[in-house]
Amino acid sequence: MANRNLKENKDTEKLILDAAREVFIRKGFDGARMQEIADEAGINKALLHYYFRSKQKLFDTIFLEAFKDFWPSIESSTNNGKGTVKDLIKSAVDAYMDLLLKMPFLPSFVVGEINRSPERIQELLQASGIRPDFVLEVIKRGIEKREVIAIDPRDLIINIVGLSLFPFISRPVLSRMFFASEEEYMEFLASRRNSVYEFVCRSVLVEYQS
Amino acid sequence: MANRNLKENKDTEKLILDAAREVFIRKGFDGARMQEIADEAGINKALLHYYFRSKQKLFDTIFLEAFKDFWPSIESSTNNGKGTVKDLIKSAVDAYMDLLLKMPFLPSFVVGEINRSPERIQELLQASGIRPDFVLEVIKRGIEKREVIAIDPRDLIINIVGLSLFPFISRPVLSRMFFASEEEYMEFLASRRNSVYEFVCRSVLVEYQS
DNA sequence: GTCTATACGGTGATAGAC
DNA sequence: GTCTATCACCGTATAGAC
Repeated sequence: MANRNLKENKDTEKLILDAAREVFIRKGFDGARMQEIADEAGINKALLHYYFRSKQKLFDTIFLEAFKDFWPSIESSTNNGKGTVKDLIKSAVDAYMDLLLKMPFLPSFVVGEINRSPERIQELLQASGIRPDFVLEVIKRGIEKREVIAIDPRDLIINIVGLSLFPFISRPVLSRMFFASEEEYMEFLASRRNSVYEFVCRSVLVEYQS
Repeated sequence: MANRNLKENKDTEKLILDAAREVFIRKGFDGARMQEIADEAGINKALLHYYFRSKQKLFDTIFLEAFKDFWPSIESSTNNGKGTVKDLIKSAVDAYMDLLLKMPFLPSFVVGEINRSPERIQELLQASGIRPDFVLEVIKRGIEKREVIAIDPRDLIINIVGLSLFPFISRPVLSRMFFASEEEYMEFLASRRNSVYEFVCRSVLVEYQS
């Protein structure tokens, strides 16, 4: 029956994508094995090639999806450019924390693969539809309104993102260096939702009282 | 002649290590090919296995060396625990900038490989002899002396390191997103030697005038 | 120490039955 | 759509001559 085939079709495709995401994110493109993805999905290698022509195509699908997640919906919180920078900082840090506490390995994956083939960035940025202009605009206005000190808006954005992502990217090292257990480190990461926010506000907001 | 053999020996080993460093850092363990390392060194594959038993052993040598670089000699600048936190911030940022402007791909390499085999962190930290205690101590004293606001010393360290490393780790993306050319981005990176320093000082030093 | 030649296992991809 | 069987290739590692 056509209906059943369609349903099976979608189920299998989702099975494959879930498995591929898991394996690619953990091992990277070079380290991932089609066999392992097939096992994880509970099917066989041949079927992978039936749905996606090659390892590369399958990987591209996963990677674009992961890349899009990387610029969380901060824009919406900018209130069409009318919001304050203080709000922007809060919602950016929150957005990253929400994302990363759920998918802690996402940043190392994206960063690692991008460094292995930087040529593709151009098309990736285009395909992902990421546009930093809104955020830059909000910051510029904040500076004009004397809400924020004079600072290169790009510095501010990069600092916010960096402070949010870095502890996840370097998790294995930092965890071992400064903490007794993984659980303790997870608590620490969660606490940074506030501490990063305050750290940035103290540095760039003209008037800020914690 | 024994002397000549010895000399050749050291030269070849260095040739191999230089080539391996180059290839491993760019491609990672999984992406690197022994053939490519041999070509880069101007020798053949068999000789690689003669000097280092396996790809893994060769990699381990390179990786430990890279890992050690990751905790630059900040300790020395702490003046045996008598220096100020302000000085600590400055020398930490400077140390990372000096290192990274010379070896921009080091952080992505270390971070990527660590995430692929986190089990080895323990021995790596031990073998590298990295000890964050000194730095933590300096910060604690800074807080007691009211030079620094009340802050988790681990947060402060991680923030300093993160702000220094992140723009290098995410270089391909950030470069494309915010800058017109690689050269422009390099200038931006260099300028962060000051802007990161000031960003941190404004946030955590009790009295700070730029 | 350095080379050429080769063994050996694994990996992406396809053919073809059901 | 899904499977089994198989191919063609590549990459690490070793053997053995010089």
